[in-house]
Amino acid sequence: MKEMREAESCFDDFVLLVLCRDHGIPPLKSIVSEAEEMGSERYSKASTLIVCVILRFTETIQKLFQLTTSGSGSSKISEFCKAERLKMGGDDSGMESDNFDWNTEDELEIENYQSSSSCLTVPNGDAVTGSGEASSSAVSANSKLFSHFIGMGFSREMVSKVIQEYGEVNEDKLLEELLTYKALESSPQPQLQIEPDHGSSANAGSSWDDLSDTDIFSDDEVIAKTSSENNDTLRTLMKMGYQQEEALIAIERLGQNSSLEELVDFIGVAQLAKAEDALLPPEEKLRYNDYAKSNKRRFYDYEVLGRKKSKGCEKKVVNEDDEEALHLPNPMIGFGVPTESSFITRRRIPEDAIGPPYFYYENVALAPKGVWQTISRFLYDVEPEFVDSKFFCAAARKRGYIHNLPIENRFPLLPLPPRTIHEAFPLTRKWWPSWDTRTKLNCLQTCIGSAKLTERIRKAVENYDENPPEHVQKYVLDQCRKWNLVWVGRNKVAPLEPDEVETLLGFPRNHTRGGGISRTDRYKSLGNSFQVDTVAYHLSVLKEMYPKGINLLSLFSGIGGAEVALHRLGIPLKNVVSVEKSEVNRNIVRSWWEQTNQKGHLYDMDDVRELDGDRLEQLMSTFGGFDLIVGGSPCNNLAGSNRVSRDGLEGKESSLFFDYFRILDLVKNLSAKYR
DNA sequence: GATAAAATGACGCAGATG
DNA sequence: CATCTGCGTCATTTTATC
Repeated sequence: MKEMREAESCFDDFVLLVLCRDHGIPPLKSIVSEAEEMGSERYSKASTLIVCVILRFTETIQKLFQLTTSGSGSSKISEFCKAERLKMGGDDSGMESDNFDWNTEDELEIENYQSSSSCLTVPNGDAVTGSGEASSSAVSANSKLFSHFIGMGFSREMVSKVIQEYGEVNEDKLLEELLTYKALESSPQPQLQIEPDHGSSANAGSSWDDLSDTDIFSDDEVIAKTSSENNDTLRTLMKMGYQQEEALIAIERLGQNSSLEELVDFIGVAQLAKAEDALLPPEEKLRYNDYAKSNKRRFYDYEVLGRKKSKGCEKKVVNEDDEEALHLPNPMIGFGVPTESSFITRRRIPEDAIGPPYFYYENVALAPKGVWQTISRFLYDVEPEFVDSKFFCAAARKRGYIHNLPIENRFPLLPLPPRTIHEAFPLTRKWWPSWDTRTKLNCLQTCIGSAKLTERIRKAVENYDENPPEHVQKYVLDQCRKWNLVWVGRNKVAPLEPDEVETLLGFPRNHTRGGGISRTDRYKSLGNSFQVDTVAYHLSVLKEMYPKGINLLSLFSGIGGAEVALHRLGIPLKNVVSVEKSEVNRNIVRSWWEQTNQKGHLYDMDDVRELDGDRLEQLMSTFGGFDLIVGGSPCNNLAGSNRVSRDGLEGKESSLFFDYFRILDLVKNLSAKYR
C-alpha cells in the first residue's frame, strides 16, 4: 500500500498513460473516462490500480520508478510529460479540450500503440528521458507554472483564480485545489492530472501515514480542500460524519442537484444494508435467489465503483425481485478486468464457501435458463462472475466462473495480449476490406470453416474490382463471423491456424502440436479450453498467498489451461492431480509439464467418476491436501451451438458437473484433517 | 483395394442485445 | 422489434496410409 501511494504521488496519470502505451498495457480508456466521470479521489484510485499492476510486473518499469523518485525525477517527469504531449497532440490546441485517441471504443484503433510482445522488453531509461528533447526551455517561473497547469487541461480562468487565491508558492496546493474544482464541476470534461512536485516527498510520505487503507484522502483533508462555493453538499455530508466515499457515491447516483435529505436517505440505506450484512448470523444460509432479492443485492451495487447506472436502471434492479433471471453483466466484465474502468471492490462469500481450499469453476455463460442458478446453488450459493475474454484478447469467450477467491489486488499476465484482430494478426490488415468492420473474433469453437467455403467466398468476392454489392458483402460477412475467418490475401479468407488459436487463448505456441494429435483434434481441444489470461487474472491473487507453491486438483483439465495459467503467473506447482478423459489431452499436459521443467509432481487420471473418497484421501494424505480445485465441466449440453443435445445440466456429459461438486465437497470435508 | 483419418455440410433456436 | 451469437453433433464423402 505504501509503495502504491508513493508511486501515485510520483507518477502523474499522463505518465501512466504513456507508460501503459509504451509497455503494452492497452489504452487505458479507464483512466481518462474515470477522470471524466468522477472526482479526483477516485481518479487517483484508478491510477493506483495501474501503478499496482506496473509495480508488480515490470522490473523495467520499476527502474523507471526509481529513476523518477531520485532527486531529479520530478523535473524529468515534467519534461517527459511535455515532450509526450507535444508528440501526441501535434498541434497543441487539441490537448486541452479533446480526449486522447485512446479514449475510444475498443473498435477504434490506436495508431501508434504498439502491442507486439516486443514492447515489454526494453525500456532503458532512454524511453523516458530520451524524449525530453522537446522539453522545457527557459521560461519564467511564474508563467511556467501558469502554462504548466493550462497544459494539463485546466481552464485559464480556473488556474488564474486559484493562483490568485493561493499564490504561486506551493505547486502541490495549487494542483490540489485545481483538481478539487475540476472534480466538483457539474459537467466534467476530460482532464489531465499532474504529478505533485516531488521536492517534498518526505512531507507527502508522512501525511499519507495516518490514512486508513481504504481512503486515499482523509475526511479532514477533503473538507479542507473543498472550500469552494459549489460543493456545500459534500462538505455538509462529511461534516455530518459520513465517509467521503459514501457521500460521493450518493451524489453521483442521485445527481448533483438532489436534496440533502435524499442523499442522507440513500447513504442510510446503503449503510443499513452493509450493517445487516456484517451482522448476519453465520447459520443463516442464503439461497442464491434470496441472495439476489435481499438487501445484499443493494449492498452489492453499492460496492460498485465507476459503473454508471441511470435511475431507470436502478428501478430495474429493485424490480428484479419478481424475476428469476440471473442477469448477465453488460459489459461482461465480472468483478473487473484490467482494461475497463468499472470494477467491483468487494463481495460477500457465503460462509460455507469460504476457503481454503479455494475452488474455481468455469462454464459457458449463455447456458439454458436456470442452469447457472443450479450451479450456483450447488457451489455454496456463490454468485457467478461472468466475464467475456474479449477484454483480455482478440476473441470473444463469454464464460461464467464461480470461485471463492479474493477479488482484491488481481493482476494480469504480462504482456497483455493484443485485443484487436489487427493487433493480433498484423498481416491481415493489408487484405482486410473496409466493409468488414470486425475488430474482435467471435468465440473460438471446436470446428473450423472448410476450405471449400473459403473458396466459395473467394469466388464471390473476386468478381468485383471495387467493393462487392451489398448482398455479397452480407453473405461474406455472415460466413466470416460464423466461422471466424480472417483475410489472408487478396479476396482470400481462411480459418485461424491451430497455433494462432493457441496464441489467442494464451497458450505457448505448439502447445497442442505433435505427439500424434491430428489437426482436427487440436481445434477440438483448443475450442474446449480456458482463455489463459482471463483465468490467470482471477487466479493471480493466489501468488501472494502461496509463495511456496500450491497443490492443485484439476478436474476436466483438458489441455491444462489452469496449469498453464498458474505457471505463467509464477506460482509454483507442487503437486498436481489432473483428471482428464482424453488421452491426447493428457499427453499434451504431460509433455508441457516436462518441457517446463516442473519441480513438482503430476498425477493424472482419466475419469472423474473414479475419483472417490478413498482415492482422494490417499492422495491428500501423501501431500497434505489441496489448495485449489479447478474445473470446467463439459459444456456440450449447454452450449448454444449444439442443436442436437442441448439438454441442460442433466445432459449426458454436462451432468458431470455434479461430479465436480461431489469431489469439491469431499475435498472440503477432508481438508479439515490437513490443516 | 481395404482401412483409417480428415474434411464437409446439414442440422435451428434460445436468449442476449440494442 | 430485428439482429446477432454460440467451448456442437452426426452422417456422409473425400483423402491419406498401409
